[in-house]
Amino acid sequence: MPRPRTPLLDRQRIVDTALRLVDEAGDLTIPALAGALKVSPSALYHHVAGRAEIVALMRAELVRTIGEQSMWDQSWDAALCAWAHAYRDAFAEHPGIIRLLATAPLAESFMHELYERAVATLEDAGFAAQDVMGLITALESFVLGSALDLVAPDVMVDAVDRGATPRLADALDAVPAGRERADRAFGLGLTALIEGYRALLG
Amino acid sequence: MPRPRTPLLDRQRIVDTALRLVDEAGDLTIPALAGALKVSPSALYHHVAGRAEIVALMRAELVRTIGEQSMWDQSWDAALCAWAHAYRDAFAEHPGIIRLLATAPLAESFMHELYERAVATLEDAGFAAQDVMGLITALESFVLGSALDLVAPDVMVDAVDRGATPRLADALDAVPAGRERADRAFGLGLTALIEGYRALLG
DNA sequence: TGCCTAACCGAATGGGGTTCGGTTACCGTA
DNA sequence: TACGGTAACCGAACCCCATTCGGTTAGGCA
Repeated sequence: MPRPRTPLLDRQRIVDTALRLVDEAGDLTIPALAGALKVSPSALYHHVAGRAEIVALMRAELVRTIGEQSMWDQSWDAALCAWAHAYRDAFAEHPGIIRLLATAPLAESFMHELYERAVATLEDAGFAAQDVMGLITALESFVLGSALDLVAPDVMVDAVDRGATPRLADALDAVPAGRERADRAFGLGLTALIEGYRALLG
Repeated sequence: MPRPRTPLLDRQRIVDTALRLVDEAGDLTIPALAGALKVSPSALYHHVAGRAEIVALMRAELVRTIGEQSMWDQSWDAALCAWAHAYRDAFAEHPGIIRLLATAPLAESFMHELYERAVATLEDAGFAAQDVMGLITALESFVLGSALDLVAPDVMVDAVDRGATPRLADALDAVPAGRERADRAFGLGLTALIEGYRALLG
């Protein structure tokens, strides 16, 4: 096969298709991606360095969607809350991607601008300078952990031994199923975390 | 080769070697595991169903080490703090395993006893029944996210553009390197989270 | 004694990521 | 206009991994 008259691939099309594929199939393989693009697997290597770079591009694409600058134009606690929600919502829209990104570092150059905003907001709010990065990291850890929780299968209520662990069984009865369960836990933890941050100020 | 006079393998030896291998090599492959056990890869399948079961056994082994019951014989906040630390310490001792376990569910039958204790402790402390599982889940999410942060590479201070993001650069100057950085962020977040839980009581 | 099962090996299968050589189209330059 | 270099594709090949299967022998039980 010759070189096509008009290129079949470009980085953007690769990333878009990869995201769609992960959403549908739950994972990312080069043969499947090439198939979805109607292209031979080896053709991809003319546009990206390898699978790892595709994943990196997907992360960049995801981060780009939460780069709303205006969210920092409010009180520090509202800003942090909005950031965390936007962060996790981006994951929630592409559940399959979480496991791909969890094992790779999140901190990359396109995050720096975001961090700059966060650092400024927290320092201006009066947090100790040596704590600020820690506060941001802790919040990110919570968000990432919550994203993983989002794709974790529910604890089956009927899988617990009601005789051996009665209080757990009762507690699980009060828990909604699916997405609602994870959302509630996330909201609860985020509220608590920010409340705890607030206590550090005074 | 015939059947050996004394068996070369058993599940415990497989798990122990797998843990050691992950600590050393950072990942787990069947050929490497078989090699470390001086055995053919196919021999493993007489003792475990496959790679997934080996990972599950590793998780069980890890959880077994944090099953200290006595930690719940104290105030709810001290208990939660001790649990979170024990949980994360277990990961910290085997950093390579985190990415293996992050993508698989943590909630399994051997966790039920632990959850029972946690539920009872929080309910007895006065937390609303419908919140208790959410509080536990949020704490677990934070711990898992912090464990992932533990193996994430440091943000390189010299990788940030001091002109474009000056406050981020300054903030990073105040951050220690390596394990100390992750420990500080974890401690900060855990303290804040529990402080936030405390606020829910009153 | 005889047989079934257990525990190993070696070879083979299938799939995934990646590389390489070959083919043809585009493009800049003489 | 002619030509050479580069770009974009394909197909085949390679290596690694997880898993399966048939073969070989030792242990244990009737």
